[in-house]
Amino acid sequence: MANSPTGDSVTDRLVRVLETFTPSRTVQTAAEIGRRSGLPRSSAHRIVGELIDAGLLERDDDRRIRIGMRLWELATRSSQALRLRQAALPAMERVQARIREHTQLAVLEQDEALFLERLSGPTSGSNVTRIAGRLPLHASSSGLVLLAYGTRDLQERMLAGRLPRLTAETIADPTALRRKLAEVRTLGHAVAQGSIELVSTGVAVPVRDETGTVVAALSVVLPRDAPTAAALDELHRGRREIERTLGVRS
Amino acid sequence: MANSPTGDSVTDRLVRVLETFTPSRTVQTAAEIGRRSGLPRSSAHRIVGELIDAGLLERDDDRRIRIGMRLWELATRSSQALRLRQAALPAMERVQARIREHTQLAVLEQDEALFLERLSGPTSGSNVTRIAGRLPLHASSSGLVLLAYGTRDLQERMLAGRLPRLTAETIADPTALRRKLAEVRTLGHAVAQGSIELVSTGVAVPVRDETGTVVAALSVVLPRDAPTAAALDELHRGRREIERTLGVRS
DNA sequence: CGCATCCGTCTCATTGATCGGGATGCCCGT
DNA sequence: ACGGGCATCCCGATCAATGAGACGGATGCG
Repeated sequence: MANSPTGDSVTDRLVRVLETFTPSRTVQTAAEIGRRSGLPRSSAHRIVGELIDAGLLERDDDRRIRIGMRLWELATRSSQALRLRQAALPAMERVQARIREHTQLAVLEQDEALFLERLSGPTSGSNVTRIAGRLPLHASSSGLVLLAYGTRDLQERMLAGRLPRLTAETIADPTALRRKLAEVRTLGHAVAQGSIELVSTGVAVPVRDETGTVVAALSVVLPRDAPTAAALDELHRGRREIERTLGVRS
Repeated sequence: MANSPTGDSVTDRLVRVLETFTPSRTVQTAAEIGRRSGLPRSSAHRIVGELIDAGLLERDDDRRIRIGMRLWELATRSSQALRLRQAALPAMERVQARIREHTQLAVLEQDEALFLERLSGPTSGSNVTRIAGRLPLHASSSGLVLLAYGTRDLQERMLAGRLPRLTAETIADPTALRRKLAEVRTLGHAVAQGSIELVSTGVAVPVRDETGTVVAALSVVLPRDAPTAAALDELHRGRREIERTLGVRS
Protein backbone atom coordinates (compact mmCIF):
# COMPACT_ATOMS: atom_id res chain seq x y z
CA MET A 1 0.00 0.00 0.00
CA ALA A 2 2.69 2.39 1.04
CA ASN A 3 4.41 2.61 -2.28
CA SER A 4 3.78 1.21 -5.68
CA PRO A 5 7.01 0.18 -7.37
CA THR A 6 5.68 1.50 -10.66
CA GLY A 7 6.20 5.09 -9.59
CA ASP A 8 4.06 6.20 -12.45
CA SER A 9 0.62 7.74 -12.46
CA VAL A 10 -0.62 11.11 -13.44
CA THR A 11 -0.45 12.26 -9.87
CA ASP A 12 3.11 11.11 -9.52
CA ARG A 13 4.02 12.98 -12.63
CA LEU A 14 2.45 16.16 -11.41
CA VAL A 15 4.27 15.92 -8.14
CA ARG A 16 7.52 15.21 -9.88
CA VAL A 17 7.01 18.34 -11.95
CA LEU A 18 6.33 20.41 -8.84
CA GLU A 19 9.38 18.96 -7.15
CA THR A 20 11.68 20.23 -9.85
CA PHE A 21 11.24 23.62 -8.25
CA THR A 22 13.70 24.32 -5.47
CA PRO A 23 14.53 27.36 -3.39
CA SER A 24 17.41 28.07 -5.76
CA ARG A 25 15.57 27.22 -8.96
CA THR A 26 12.29 29.05 -8.66
CA VAL A 27 11.77 29.64 -12.36
CA GLN A 28 12.66 27.36 -15.24
CA THR A 29 11.71 26.61 -18.79
CA ALA A 30 9.32 23.82 -19.63
CA ALA A 31 12.13 21.86 -21.23
CA GLU A 32 14.20 22.06 -18.10
CA ILE A 33 11.28 20.77 -16.09
CA GLY A 34 11.02 17.87 -18.48
CA ARG A 35 14.66 17.02 -18.10
CA ARG A 36 14.69 17.28 -14.35
CA SER A 37 11.58 15.23 -13.92
CA GLY A 38 12.59 12.62 -16.46
CA LEU A 39 9.60 13.31 -18.66
CA PRO A 40 9.62 13.50 -22.46
CA ARG A 41 9.68 17.02 -23.80
CA SER A 42 6.20 17.03 -25.19
CA SER A 43 4.69 15.41 -22.13
CA ALA A 44 6.34 17.96 -19.91
CA HIS A 45 4.93 20.73 -22.05
CA ARG A 46 1.46 19.32 -21.88
CA ILE A 47 1.53 18.74 -18.14
CA VAL A 48 2.94 22.18 -17.47
CA GLY A 49 0.19 23.63 -19.63
CA GLU A 50 -2.46 21.80 -17.66
CA LEU A 51 -1.00 22.96 -14.39
CA ILE A 52 -1.01 26.49 -15.66
CA ASP A 53 -4.63 26.20 -16.74
CA ALA A 54 -5.41 24.94 -13.28
CA GLY A 55 -3.59 27.90 -11.78
CA LEU A 56 -0.99 25.93 -9.86
CA LEU A 57 1.82 27.20 -12.08
CA GLU A 58 2.26 30.56 -13.74
CA ARG A 59 3.98 31.60 -16.93
CA ASP A 60 6.50 34.35 -16.56
CA ASP A 61 6.67 37.37 -18.84
CA ASP A 62 9.31 35.55 -20.81
CA ARG A 63 7.85 32.10 -21.09
CA ARG A 64 9.44 30.76 -18.00
CA ILE A 65 7.50 28.77 -15.47
CA ARG A 66 7.13 29.46 -11.79
CA ILE A 67 5.01 28.21 -8.91
CA GLY A 68 1.71 30.01 -8.79
CA MET A 69 0.45 31.90 -5.80
CA ARG A 70 -2.72 29.90 -6.03
CA LEU A 71 -0.82 26.82 -4.93
CA TRP A 72 0.61 28.68 -1.98
CA GLU A 73 -2.86 29.88 -1.15
CA LEU A 74 -4.38 26.41 -1.30
CA ALA A 75 -1.66 24.89 0.81
CA THR A 76 -1.51 27.65 3.37
CA ARG A 77 -5.23 28.04 3.82
CA SER A 78 -5.77 24.68 5.36
CA SER A 79 -2.71 23.01 6.68
CA GLN A 80 -2.10 22.80 10.37
CA ALA A 81 1.26 24.28 9.65
CA LEU A 82 -0.56 27.58 9.48
CA ARG A 83 -2.38 27.05 12.75
CA LEU A 84 0.82 26.23 14.58
CA ARG A 85 2.66 29.11 13.00
CA GLN A 86 -0.10 31.52 13.91
CA ALA A 87 -0.15 30.33 17.49
CA ALA A 88 3.60 30.64 17.76
CA LEU A 89 4.34 33.86 15.96
CA PRO A 90 3.73 36.37 18.76
CA ALA A 91 5.83 34.33 21.16
CA MET A 92 8.56 33.97 18.56
CA GLU A 93 8.63 37.70 18.05
CA ARG A 94 9.09 38.21 21.74
CA VAL A 95 11.93 35.71 21.93
CA GLN A 96 13.57 37.24 18.91
CA ALA A 97 13.27 40.72 20.37
CA ARG A 98 15.05 39.66 23.55
CA ILE A 99 17.71 37.30 22.24
CA ARG A 100 18.25 39.04 18.90
CA GLU A 101 19.29 35.90 17.07
CA HIS A 102 17.56 33.57 14.62
CA THR A 103 14.41 32.23 16.21
CA GLN A 104 12.87 29.16 14.59
CA LEU A 105 9.90 26.85 14.73
CA ALA A 106 10.21 23.31 13.36
CA VAL A 107 8.00 20.24 13.11
CA LEU A 108 8.61 16.61 12.29
CA GLU A 109 7.97 15.71 8.68
CA GLN A 110 9.06 12.55 6.94
CA ASP A 111 11.94 11.84 9.31
CA GLU A 112 13.34 15.32 9.02
CA ALA A 113 12.91 18.64 10.76
CA LEU A 114 10.79 20.98 8.65
CA PHE A 115 11.10 24.64 9.54
CA LEU A 116 7.79 26.49 9.58
CA GLU A 117 9.10 29.90 10.45
CA ARG A 118 12.25 31.79 11.09
CA LEU A 119 12.62 35.30 12.42
CA SER A 120 15.95 36.99 11.96
CA GLY A 121 17.01 40.17 13.59
CA PRO A 122 19.37 42.73 12.11
CA THR A 123 22.27 41.42 14.19
CA SER A 124 21.82 37.74 13.40
CA GLY A 125 24.42 36.01 11.29
CA SER A 126 24.30 33.39 8.56
CA ASN A 127 21.19 31.56 7.57
CA VAL A 128 21.51 27.87 6.88
CA THR A 129 17.90 27.43 7.89
CA ARG A 130 15.20 28.74 5.66
CA ILE A 131 11.45 28.73 5.89
CA ALA A 132 10.06 25.51 4.45
CA GLY A 133 13.57 24.13 4.57
CA ARG A 134 14.69 20.91 6.18
CA LEU A 135 17.49 19.62 8.36
CA PRO A 136 18.36 16.09 9.50
CA LEU A 137 16.97 15.14 12.88
CA HIS A 138 20.28 14.09 14.41
CA ALA A 139 22.18 17.20 13.39
CA SER A 140 20.06 20.11 14.59
CA SER A 141 18.90 21.08 18.05
CA SER A 142 15.32 21.24 16.80
CA GLY A 143 15.69 17.82 15.26
CA LEU A 144 17.12 16.34 18.44
CA VAL A 145 14.13 17.59 20.39
CA LEU A 146 11.66 16.24 17.85
CA LEU A 147 13.48 12.92 17.80
CA ALA A 148 13.87 12.62 21.57
CA TYR A 149 10.14 13.09 22.05
CA GLY A 150 9.14 11.19 18.94
CA THR A 151 7.80 7.66 18.75
CA ARG A 152 9.98 4.72 19.69
CA ASP A 153 9.53 3.57 16.10
CA LEU A 154 11.01 6.75 14.71
CA GLN A 155 13.96 6.58 17.06
CA GLU A 156 14.78 2.99 16.13
CA ARG A 157 14.55 3.85 12.47
CA MET A 158 16.93 6.78 12.80
CA LEU A 159 19.37 4.91 14.99
CA ALA A 160 19.46 2.06 12.50
CA GLY A 161 19.95 4.26 9.46
CA ARG A 162 22.87 6.31 8.28
CA LEU A 163 23.70 9.44 10.24
CA PRO A 164 25.40 11.79 7.79
CA ARG A 165 27.98 14.09 9.24
CA LEU A 166 27.58 17.77 8.43
CA THR A 167 30.60 18.92 10.42
CA ALA A 168 33.27 17.24 12.52
CA GLU A 169 31.03 17.70 15.54
CA THR A 170 27.84 16.19 14.18
CA ILE A 171 26.70 13.25 16.27
CA ALA A 172 27.17 10.43 13.79
CA ASP A 173 27.49 7.48 16.18
CA PRO A 174 24.27 5.62 17.14
CA THR A 175 25.39 5.02 20.70
CA ALA A 176 26.31 8.64 21.20
CA LEU A 177 23.01 9.70 19.69
CA ARG A 178 21.08 7.40 21.99
CA ARG A 179 22.86 8.91 24.96
CA LYS A 180 22.20 12.42 23.67
CA LEU A 181 18.49 11.73 23.28
CA ALA A 182 18.27 10.49 26.86
CA GLU A 183 20.02 13.66 27.96
CA VAL A 184 17.55 15.79 26.03
CA ARG A 185 14.64 14.06 27.71
CA THR A 186 16.21 14.54 31.12
CA LEU A 187 17.03 18.19 30.66
CA GLY A 188 13.91 19.08 28.72
CA HIS A 189 15.89 20.85 26.02
CA ALA A 190 18.59 20.23 23.45
CA VAL A 191 21.85 22.02 22.87
CA ALA A 192 23.66 21.26 19.62
CA GLN A 193 27.06 22.84 19.42
CA GLY A 194 28.67 23.00 16.02
CA SER A 195 26.66 20.14 14.61
CA ILE A 196 25.54 22.10 11.56
CA GLU A 197 28.05 24.89 11.37
CA LEU A 198 31.09 24.92 13.59
CA VAL A 199 30.57 28.59 14.37
CA SER A 200 27.09 28.28 15.86
CA THR A 201 25.15 26.53 18.57
CA GLY A 202 21.47 25.65 18.44
CA VAL A 203 19.23 25.54 21.50
CA ALA A 204 15.76 24.03 21.28
CA VAL A 205 12.81 23.20 23.53
CA PRO A 206 9.74 21.03 22.84
CA VAL A 207 6.27 22.51 22.34
CA ARG A 208 3.27 20.39 23.30
CA ASP A 209 -0.36 20.54 22.29
CA GLU A 210 -3.40 20.03 24.48
CA THR A 211 -2.95 16.24 24.42
CA GLY A 212 0.59 16.49 25.73
CA THR A 213 2.14 15.40 22.45
CA VAL A 214 5.22 17.26 21.32
CA VAL A 215 4.19 18.94 18.09
CA ALA A 216 7.06 21.31 17.42
CA ALA A 217 10.44 22.55 18.50
CA LEU A 218 11.18 26.18 19.29
CA SER A 219 14.81 27.11 18.86
CA VAL A 220 17.39 29.85 18.58
CA VAL A 221 20.78 29.87 16.93
CA LEU A 222 23.56 31.41 19.00
CA PRO A 223 27.20 32.16 18.29
CA ARG A 224 29.22 29.11 19.16
CA ASP A 225 30.40 29.97 22.65
CA ALA A 226 27.60 32.19 23.82
CA PRO A 227 26.01 31.30 27.15
CA THR A 228 22.76 29.39 26.77
CA ALA A 229 21.09 30.18 30.07
CA ALA A 230 19.33 33.37 29.01
CA ALA A 231 18.24 31.83 25.74
CA LEU A 232 16.82 28.79 27.50
CA ASP A 233 14.91 31.01 29.83
CA GLU A 234 13.35 32.91 26.94
CA LEU A 235 12.65 29.73 25.01
CA HIS A 236 10.73 28.24 27.91
CA ARG A 237 8.81 31.45 28.34
CA GLY A 238 7.96 31.36 24.67
CA ARG A 239 7.05 27.69 24.84
CA ARG A 240 4.58 28.32 27.66
CA GLU A 241 3.05 31.19 25.73
CA ILE A 242 2.59 29.03 22.63
CA GLU A 243 1.15 26.16 24.64
CA ARG A 244 -1.30 28.48 26.30
CA THR A 245 -2.43 29.69 22.89
CA LEU A 246 -2.83 26.07 21.81
CA GLY A 247 -5.14 25.47 24.72
CA VAL A 248 -2.81 23.68 27.12
CA ARG A 249 -3.77 24.42 30.70
CA SER A 250 -0.78 24.40 32.97
CA MET B 1 -5.74 27.96 -25.53
CA ALA B 2 -6.68 29.90 -22.44
CA ASN B 3 -9.44 27.69 -21.22
CA SER B 4 -11.01 24.49 -22.33
CA PRO B 5 -14.75 24.49 -21.80
CA THR B 6 -14.59 20.82 -20.90
CA GLY B 7 -13.26 21.49 -17.43
CA ASP B 8 -12.22 17.88 -17.14
CA SER B 9 -8.77 16.41 -17.02
CA VAL B 10 -6.81 14.63 -14.39
CA THR B 11 -5.21 17.88 -13.37
CA ASP B 12 -8.55 19.59 -13.05
CA ARG B 13 -9.79 16.80 -10.87
CA LEU B 14 -6.82 17.01 -8.58
CA VAL B 15 -7.28 20.72 -8.19
CA ARG B 16 -10.96 20.30 -7.53
CA VAL B 17 -10.13 17.84 -4.80
CA LEU B 18 -7.66 20.23 -3.24
CA GLU B 19 -10.17 23.04 -3.45
CA THR B 20 -12.66 21.19 -1.30
CA PHE B 21 -10.44 22.12 1.61
CA THR B 22 -11.25 25.49 3.10
CA PRO B 23 -10.08 27.38 6.17
CA SER B 24 -13.14 26.10 8.00
CA ARG B 25 -13.06 22.57 6.61
CA THR B 26 -9.48 21.47 7.04
CA VAL B 27 -10.21 17.77 7.50
CA GLN B 28 -12.85 15.67 5.82
CA THR B 29 -13.60 12.12 4.83
CA ALA B 30 -12.92 10.85 1.36
CA ALA B 31 -16.64 10.57 0.69
CA GLU B 32 -17.16 14.20 1.61
CA ILE B 33 -14.41 15.18 -0.77
CA GLY B 34 -16.15 13.22 -3.47
CA ARG B 35 -19.44 14.96 -2.86
CA ARG B 36 -17.96 18.44 -2.72
CA SER B 37 -15.90 17.96 -5.83
CA GLY B 38 -18.68 16.28 -7.76
CA LEU B 39 -16.69 13.09 -8.22
CA PRO B 40 -18.03 9.54 -7.89
CA ARG B 41 -17.20 7.87 -4.62
CA SER B 42 -14.75 5.39 -5.97
CA SER B 43 -12.98 7.93 -8.13
CA ALA B 44 -12.61 10.25 -5.18
CA HIS B 45 -11.15 7.44 -3.16
CA ARG B 46 -8.65 6.57 -5.81
CA ILE B 47 -7.55 10.14 -6.37
CA VAL B 48 -7.25 10.82 -2.67
CA GLY B 49 -5.20 7.67 -2.33
CA GLU B 50 -2.86 8.79 -5.07
CA LEU B 51 -2.47 12.21 -3.53
CA ILE B 52 -1.66 10.59 -0.22
CA ASP B 53 0.93 8.37 -1.85
CA ALA B 54 2.43 11.45 -3.39
CA GLY B 55 2.49 13.13 0.00
CA LEU B 56 0.26 16.06 -0.87
CA LEU B 57 -2.50 14.85 1.42
CA GLU B 58 -2.27 13.07 4.75
CA ARG B 59 -4.50 10.59 6.47
CA ASP B 60 -5.51 11.50 9.97
CA ASP B 61 -5.39 9.11 12.89
CA ASP B 62 -9.03 8.43 12.27
CA ARG B 63 -9.14 8.01 8.53
CA ARG B 64 -9.88 11.61 7.81
CA ILE B 65 -8.02 13.51 5.15
CA ARG B 66 -6.12 16.72 5.53
CA ILE B 67 -3.70 18.79 3.50
CA GLY B 68 -0.18 17.53 3.90
CA MET B 69 2.65 19.67 5.09
CA ARG B 70 4.57 18.54 2.06
CA LEU B 71 2.25 20.57 -0.12
CA TRP B 72 2.77 23.62 2.04
CA GLU B 73 6.49 23.01 1.83
CA LEU B 74 6.49 22.70 -1.94
CA ALA B 75 4.43 25.80 -2.42
CA THR B 76 6.24 27.91 0.12
CA ARG B 77 9.73 26.93 -0.92
CA SER B 78 9.57 28.51 -4.28
CA SER B 79 6.85 31.01 -4.75
CA GLN B 80 7.62 34.67 -4.86
CA ALA B 81 4.99 35.07 -2.22
CA LEU B 82 7.66 33.89 0.17
CA ARG B 83 10.26 36.29 -1.12
CA LEU B 84 7.94 39.25 -0.75
CA ARG B 85 6.80 38.14 2.66
CA GLN B 86 10.37 37.71 3.82
CA ALA B 87 11.33 41.12 2.56
CA ALA B 88 8.36 42.71 4.25
CA LEU B 89 8.19 40.95 7.59
CA PRO B 90 10.70 43.06 9.56
CA ALA B 91 9.07 46.26 8.37
CA MET B 92 5.64 44.90 9.18
CA GLU B 93 6.75 44.05 12.68
CA ARG B 94 7.93 47.58 13.18
CA VAL B 95 4.67 49.05 11.92
CA GLN B 96 2.69 46.69 14.08
CA ALA B 97 4.77 47.56 17.12
CA ARG B 98 4.09 51.26 16.68
CA ILE B 99 0.47 51.28 15.56
CA ARG B 100 -0.65 48.19 17.49
CA GLU B 101 -3.35 47.26 15.04
CA HIS B 102 -3.66 44.62 12.34
CA THR B 103 -0.85 45.06 9.84
CA GLN B 104 -1.26 43.33 6.49
CA LEU B 105 0.48 42.63 3.22
CA ALA B 106 -1.59 41.86 0.12
CA VAL B 107 -0.90 41.15 -3.54
CA LEU B 108 -3.04 41.03 -6.65
CA GLU B 109 -4.19 37.54 -7.59
CA GLN B 110 -6.91 36.69 -10.05
CA ASP B 111 -8.73 40.01 -9.70
CA GLU B 112 -8.77 39.87 -5.94
CA ALA B 113 -6.55 40.97 -3.10
CA LEU B 114 -4.71 37.99 -1.64
CA PHE B 115 -3.31 38.52 1.83
CA LEU B 116 0.18 37.13 2.29
CA GLU B 117 0.63 38.04 5.92
CA ARG B 118 -1.13 39.59 8.83
CA LEU B 119 0.33 40.56 12.15
CA SER B 120 -2.08 41.16 15.00
CA GLY B 121 -1.21 42.72 18.27
CA PRO B 122 -2.87 41.93 21.59
CA THR B 123 -5.00 45.04 21.36
CA SER B 124 -6.25 44.57 17.84
CA GLY B 125 -9.86 43.79 17.28
CA SER B 126 -11.74 41.47 14.97
CA ASN B 127 -10.14 39.64 12.10
CA VAL B 128 -12.01 39.53 8.83
CA THR B 129 -8.73 39.17 7.02
CA ARG B 130 -6.80 35.98 7.29
CA ILE B 131 -3.52 34.83 5.87
CA ALA B 132 -4.04 33.31 2.43
CA GLY B 133 -7.50 34.86 2.48
CA ARG B 134 -9.00 37.13 -0.16
CA LEU B 135 -11.02 40.31 -0.38
CA PRO B 136 -12.60 42.07 -3.37
CA LEU B 137 -10.46 44.79 -4.90
CA HIS B 138 -13.07 47.52 -4.67
CA ALA B 139 -13.97 46.94 -1.05
CA SER B 140 -10.66 46.96 0.80
CA SER B 141 -8.02 49.65 1.12
CA SER B 142 -5.37 47.15 -0.03
CA GLY B 143 -7.50 46.23 -2.99
CA LEU B 144 -8.05 49.86 -3.94
CA VAL B 145 -4.31 50.43 -3.98
CA LEU B 146 -3.66 47.32 -6.07
CA LEU B 147 -6.43 48.32 -8.45
CA ALA B 148 -5.44 51.97 -8.72
CA TYR B 149 -1.90 51.02 -9.71
CA GLY B 150 -2.93 47.97 -11.72
CA THR B 151 -3.13 47.69 -15.49
CA ARG B 152 -5.68 49.66 -17.44
CA ASP B 153 -7.09 46.33 -18.54
CA LEU B 154 -7.73 45.23 -14.98
CA GLN B 155 -9.41 48.50 -14.13
CA GLU B 156 -11.74 48.34 -17.10
CA ARG B 157 -12.65 44.78 -16.25
CA MET B 158 -13.47 45.63 -12.67
CA LEU B 159 -15.41 48.76 -13.56
CA ALA B 160 -17.47 46.80 -16.07
CA GLY B 161 -18.25 43.94 -13.72
CA ARG B 162 -20.42 43.68 -10.68
CA LEU B 163 -19.27 45.46 -7.54
CA PRO B 164 -20.79 43.54 -4.63
CA ARG B 165 -21.62 45.58 -1.60
CA LEU B 166 -20.24 44.28 1.72
CA THR B 167 -21.64 47.11 3.81
CA ALA B 168 -23.72 50.21 3.18
CA GLU B 169 -20.51 52.15 2.65
CA THR B 170 -18.85 49.87 0.12
CA ILE B 171 -18.16 51.69 -3.13
CA ALA B 172 -20.50 49.89 -5.48
CA ASP B 173 -20.94 52.53 -8.18
CA PRO B 174 -18.51 52.45 -11.13
CA THR B 175 -18.32 56.22 -11.40
CA ALA B 176 -17.62 56.65 -7.72
CA LEU B 177 -15.00 53.90 -7.93
CA ARG B 178 -13.30 55.58 -10.87
CA ARG B 179 -13.13 58.81 -8.91
CA LYS B 180 -11.82 56.99 -5.85
CA LEU B 181 -9.04 55.34 -7.89
CA ALA B 182 -7.94 58.71 -9.25
CA GLU B 183 -7.86 60.01 -5.71
CA VAL B 184 -5.73 57.09 -4.57
CA ARG B 185 -3.24 57.77 -7.35
CA THR B 186 -3.10 61.45 -6.45
CA LEU B 187 -2.64 60.92 -2.73
CA GLY B 188 -0.41 57.88 -3.00
CA HIS B 189 -2.49 55.92 -0.53
CA ALA B 190 -6.00 54.59 0.02
CA VAL B 191 -8.36 55.05 2.93
CA ALA B 192 -11.40 52.81 3.04
CA GLN B 193 -13.81 53.70 5.77
CA GLY B 194 -16.40 51.11 6.67
CA SER B 195 -16.26 49.39 3.30
CA ILE B 196 -15.76 45.95 4.83
CA GLU B 197 -16.97 46.39 8.35
CA LEU B 198 -18.71 49.56 9.44
CA VAL B 199 -16.63 49.69 12.61
CA SER B 200 -13.23 49.81 10.97
CA THR B 201 -11.17 51.81 8.51
CA GLY B 202 -8.42 50.44 6.32
CA VAL B 203 -5.39 52.45 5.26
CA ALA B 204 -3.05 51.15 2.56
CA VAL B 205 0.02 52.24 0.60
CA PRO B 206 1.59 50.72 -2.53
CA VAL B 207 4.88 48.82 -2.45
CA ARG B 208 7.06 48.84 -5.57
CA ASP B 209 9.81 46.57 -6.76
CA GLU B 210 13.04 47.54 -8.48
CA THR B 211 11.27 48.05 -11.80
CA GLY B 212 8.83 50.52 -10.31
CA THR B 213 5.89 48.17 -10.59
CA VAL B 214 3.50 48.06 -7.67
CA VAL B 215 3.76 44.51 -6.38
CA ALA B 216 1.94 44.68 -3.08
CA ALA B 217 -0.11 46.78 -0.69
CA LEU B 218 0.88 47.40 2.90
CA SER B 219 -2.03 48.23 5.15
CA VAL B 220 -3.35 48.61 8.66
CA VAL B 221 -6.88 48.33 10.03
CA LEU B 222 -7.89 51.08 12.41
CA PRO B 223 -10.99 51.69 14.49
CA ARG B 224 -13.47 53.59 12.40
CA ASP B 225 -12.84 57.12 13.51
CA ALA B 226 -9.20 56.91 14.46
CA PRO B 227 -6.90 59.53 12.92
CA THR B 228 -5.00 58.19 9.95
CA ALA B 229 -2.03 60.56 9.92
CA ALA B 230 0.23 58.59 12.26
CA ALA B 231 -0.65 55.31 10.55
CA LEU B 232 0.13 56.77 7.14
CA ASP B 233 3.44 57.96 8.39
CA GLU B 234 4.37 54.52 9.65
CA LEU B 235 3.08 52.82 6.53
CA HIS B 236 5.27 54.97 4.33
CA ARG B 237 8.24 54.33 6.56
CA GLY B 238 7.54 50.61 6.29
CA ARG B 239 7.05 50.85 2.55
CA ARG B 240 10.45 52.47 2.10
CA GLU B 241 12.06 49.81 4.24
CA ILE B 242 10.50 47.03 2.19
CA GLU B 243 11.45 48.66 -1.07
CA ARG B 244 15.00 49.05 0.07
CA THR B 245 15.10 45.35 0.90
CA LEU B 246 13.71 44.60 -2.54
CA GLY B 247 16.56 46.52 -4.10
CA VAL B 248 14.85 49.78 -4.98
CA ARG B 249 17.30 52.65 -4.83
CA SER B 250 15.63 55.84 -3.79
C1' DC C 1 27.22 34.68 -42.55
C1' DG C 2 26.26 29.74 -41.84
C1' DC C 3 25.98 26.27 -38.42
C1' DA C 4 24.56 24.28 -34.20
C1' DT C 5 21.47 24.36 -30.15
C1' DC C 6 17.72 24.90 -27.65
C1' DC C 7 13.29 26.27 -27.21
C1' DG C 8 8.12 26.04 -27.98
C1' DT C 9 4.27 24.29 -30.70
C1' DC C 10 1.64 20.95 -33.20
C1' DT C 11 0.12 16.46 -35.07
C1' DC C 12 -1.29 11.77 -34.66
C1' DA C 13 -1.67 6.70 -34.04
C1' DT C 14 -1.46 3.66 -30.22
C1' DT C 15 -2.14 2.01 -25.77
C1' DG C 16 -2.54 1.39 -21.13
C1' DA C 17 -4.04 3.93 -17.27
C1' DT C 18 -8.23 5.91 -15.76
C1' DC C 19 -12.97 5.50 -14.85
C1' DG C 20 -17.05 4.36 -12.23
C1' DG C 21 -20.72 1.02 -11.19
C1' DG C 22 -21.26 -2.28 -8.00
C1' DA C 23 -20.34 -5.72 -4.20
C1' DT C 24 -18.40 -6.41 0.36
C1' DG C 25 -17.46 -5.60 5.08
C1' DC C 26 -16.82 -2.49 8.92
C1' DC C 27 -18.32 0.77 12.34
C1' DC C 28 -21.59 3.51 14.69
C1' DG C 29 -25.86 5.34 16.29
C1' DT C 30 -30.77 4.26 17.16
C1' DA D 1 -31.25 -6.11 15.16
C1' DC D 2 -31.17 -2.86 11.69
C1' DG D 3 -30.04 0.90 8.53
C1' DG D 4 -26.88 4.39 7.02
C1' DG D 5 -22.46 5.87 6.01
C1' DC D 6 -17.94 4.84 5.13
C1' DA D 7 -13.66 2.58 3.19
C1' DT D 8 -12.01 -0.86 0.24
C1' DC D 9 -11.63 -3.93 -3.60
C1' DC D 10 -12.78 -5.63 -8.24
C1' DC D 11 -12.98 -5.41 -13.25
C1' DG D 12 -14.18 -4.64 -18.18
C1' DA D 13 -14.77 -0.80 -21.50
C1' DT D 14 -13.22 3.39 -22.95
C1' DC D 15 -10.94 7.24 -24.06
C1' DA D 16 -7.87 10.65 -22.77
C1' DA D 17 -3.09 10.65 -21.97
C1' DT D 18 1.12 9.47 -24.15
C1' DG D 19 5.50 10.36 -26.59
C1' DA D 20 8.00 10.27 -31.00
C1' DG D 21 8.74 13.27 -34.45
C1' DA D 22 8.55 17.27 -37.53
C1' DC D 23 8.57 22.30 -37.95
C1' DG D 24 9.89 27.18 -37.13
C1' DG D 25 11.91 30.67 -34.56
C1' DA D 26 15.42 32.57 -31.36
C1' DT D 27 19.95 32.69 -29.72
C1' DG D 28 24.89 31.99 -29.69
C1' DC D 29 29.37 30.71 -31.68
C1' DG D 30 33.14 30.48 -34.90
